[in-house]
Amino acid sequence: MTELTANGGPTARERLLDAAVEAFAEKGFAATTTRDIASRAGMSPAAVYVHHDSKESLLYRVSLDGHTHALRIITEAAATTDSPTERVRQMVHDFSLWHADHSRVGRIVQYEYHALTDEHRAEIGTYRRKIEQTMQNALTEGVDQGVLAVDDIPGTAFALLSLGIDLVRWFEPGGSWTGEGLADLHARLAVRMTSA
Amino acid sequence: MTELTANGGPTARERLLDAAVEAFAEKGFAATTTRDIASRAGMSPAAVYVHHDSKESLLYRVSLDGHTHALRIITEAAATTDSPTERVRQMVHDFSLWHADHSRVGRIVQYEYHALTDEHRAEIGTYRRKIEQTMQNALTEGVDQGVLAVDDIPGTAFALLSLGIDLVRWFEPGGSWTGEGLADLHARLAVRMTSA
DNA sequence: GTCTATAAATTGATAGAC
DNA sequence: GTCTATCAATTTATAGAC
Repeated sequence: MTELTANGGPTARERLLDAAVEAFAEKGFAATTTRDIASRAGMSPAAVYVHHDSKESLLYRVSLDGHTHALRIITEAAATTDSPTERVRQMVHDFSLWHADHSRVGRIVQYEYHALTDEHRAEIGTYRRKIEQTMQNALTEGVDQGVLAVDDIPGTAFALLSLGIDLVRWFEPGGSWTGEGLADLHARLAVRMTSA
Repeated sequence: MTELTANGGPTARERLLDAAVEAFAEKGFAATTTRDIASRAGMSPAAVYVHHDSKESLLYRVSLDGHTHALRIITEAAATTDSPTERVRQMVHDFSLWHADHSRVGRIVQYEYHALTDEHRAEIGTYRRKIEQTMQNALTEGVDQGVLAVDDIPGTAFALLSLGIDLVRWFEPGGSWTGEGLADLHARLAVRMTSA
């Protein structure tokens, strides 16, 4: 999304990544052919391999960018306030909103984890654990200050993240739900789930 | 699971279905080969087609059985009590427990929906809507009686179901979580999310 | 950096012997 | 109802011309 050609349009490498996101989200990684990706990018099948090493390396790049972005969203949300209640509200809100606003990338991030190579899966796994740890830390601080009541911190952290993650399974932009509406709902539910 | 041979063991058809569950849950539908399924069932590649029409018909059978089972679980949970609060607690508990106890089937049910044929997907979709409607009905009755406080009933119903559904993404039997522990946690969170 | 052409392997499914 | 053998199509990836 950052590279630009002289005429201001996306590079061929970027167009292929965007096409891969479309295809992987729509049909899944294994059911997507490199021909499909090339065709969506308006190129021949061979052009894929000029810009990317393999089909899996396209998945790795999409997955890495997605995890990096999601981690940044939740980390920044955690830093917006000193109030643990408001912090949890903001984290759940922004995490759910990101998944709604990036539901195609989110679907790839969440559902194609197993399709990565062992090495790539191990690397991506560190991002997942950081996201989980960030949520657990917010709950722990709230409990320590006495403003949150959470008896199972890891389990509740998983549950709060599940609200955002699971929406990529069914959310479609332009449907009867807006990302903001869902994010607000999840944020309110999160406060009820955790406040003392 | 119900057919038996003269010696009491599962039929070849059943063994192939069990093998398909294993393989689809582990690698995904598209990445699973019919050779893999046959091999897990201890049979030749051709034997698959003596007992099943196609790879997709195996997925349809697994998906139909899974959805039927999940709908029965949540319907029976809804009928165990007249108290709306206890009803929601029981529904969330049993729905999450079923997903933990059947996490492989649950993964197929939830993640391979798009791999079904159009006709099969339409049929399975009716089960999904019944599950969602059952949860919405429980919330509506509790709000009408004044014992639950839920301002977005469809959204909250989705969120309650998400707790169970999303655990199939990461839950593994024998890990640090038990199904009962998760189900209890989700049930308690559900009460906090909905009680007046 | 793009293309056409194709290699090399794998796939879902079938034929036909036993 | 099981097998071996195989078909026909499709797949990822590469070779080589422009």
